Amino acid sequence: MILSPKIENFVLHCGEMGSRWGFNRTIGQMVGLLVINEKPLTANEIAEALKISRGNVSMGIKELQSWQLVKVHHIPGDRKEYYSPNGSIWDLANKVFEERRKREIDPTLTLLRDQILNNANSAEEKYAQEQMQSIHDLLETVTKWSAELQRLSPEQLQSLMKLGSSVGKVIDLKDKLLRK
Amino acid sequence: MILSPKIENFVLHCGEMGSRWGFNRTIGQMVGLLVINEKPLTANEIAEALKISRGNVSMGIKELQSWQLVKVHHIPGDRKEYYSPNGSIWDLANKVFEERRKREIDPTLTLLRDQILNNANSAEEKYAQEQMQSIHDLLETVTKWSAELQRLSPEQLQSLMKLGSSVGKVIDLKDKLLRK
DNA sequence: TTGAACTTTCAGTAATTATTGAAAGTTTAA
DNA sequence: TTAAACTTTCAATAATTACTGAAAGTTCAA
Repeated sequence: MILSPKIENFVLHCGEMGSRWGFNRTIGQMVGLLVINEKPLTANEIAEALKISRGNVSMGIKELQSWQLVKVHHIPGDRKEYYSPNGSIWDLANKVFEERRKREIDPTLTLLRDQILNNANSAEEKYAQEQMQSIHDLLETVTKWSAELQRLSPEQLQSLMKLGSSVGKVIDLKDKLLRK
Repeated sequence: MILSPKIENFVLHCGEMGSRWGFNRTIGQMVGLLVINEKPLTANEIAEALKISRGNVSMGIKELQSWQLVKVHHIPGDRKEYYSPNGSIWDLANKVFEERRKREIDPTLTLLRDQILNNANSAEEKYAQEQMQSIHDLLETVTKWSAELQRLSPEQLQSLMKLGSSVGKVIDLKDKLLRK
């Protein structure tokens, strides 16, 4: 499997971005490769295209499955596994977003809930407690909000995002209504 | 400078989360330490509290300044620099969010804009082109939306987030109004 | 059951990233 | 100016993370 320069360019870029998106270079490349190819690919094709070992592909696929980003196909009479992205670009982005929330926010929320239950026994600890409470409240708001967004249909979400600057007006309006 | 167990616990947790938030363990600890302490700290105090070298603190501070997360104070008659968080918890979260958007989305958006201008010269490339267009559109929507959110006051943002499940209704309402 | 065709695992190693600490740089008071 | 009190830099090294490839595991047709 050989990549056209244009496609290779994109795949390499995904590799460079990989670690920023939450995985590593190779896994970034794998996502790029799967997304850019219409046909599902075998592990050997991936290894060949990215010039990495077969074992590395296996580990990468495992990781991507833990993010729910790939799905496996089987072709009758063929023992190989064929991999493709698990859903549309939109779905993938959503899954990455959700998984990252779990990894980046949930553990801290858990810790803070525990810490806040303890009493402060010095002025220092009192301030610390307050700060932890603020962080807790922020993270909880974000978590709830993110759950709400997940519940919206892609169309509603697009619609909300495209509200653009008028979103401020909508909020002000809602506030005014509530205040009555 | 010695940390109480409760505070140490929090600081160590920040360290563990550091790399998930976009920096490394030490820098995560530094943020935790600065946030949890009411008084601004000197580089030496930070080094002592976290048991790391003075040079490492210097580099960490530099990195945190590039994220705009710390500010420097001076006390008359004292040559040392005192560091504290650059704003409220809310402000810090915002800055991290914004900086990550710059690092995680902007470079890809730039690449995709370029790639989309080229013509596809095979069926494969045509599909690739379409996928790149989808990713581009998604990232552009997210970028614009994030810019809108940045423009809101913290109060408005809180208000929007607390809209919760009713946000769906607001959107539907807005869609209906527009359709007329 | 065998063995061919595949996948996974994991110990060893390579590559990358973070840290130290000594030296160089900067600032200010005298 | 000097030197004390600080900060920054960076080469060497430590720590972490990723990758390879051989061996073990799995599945299935015959």
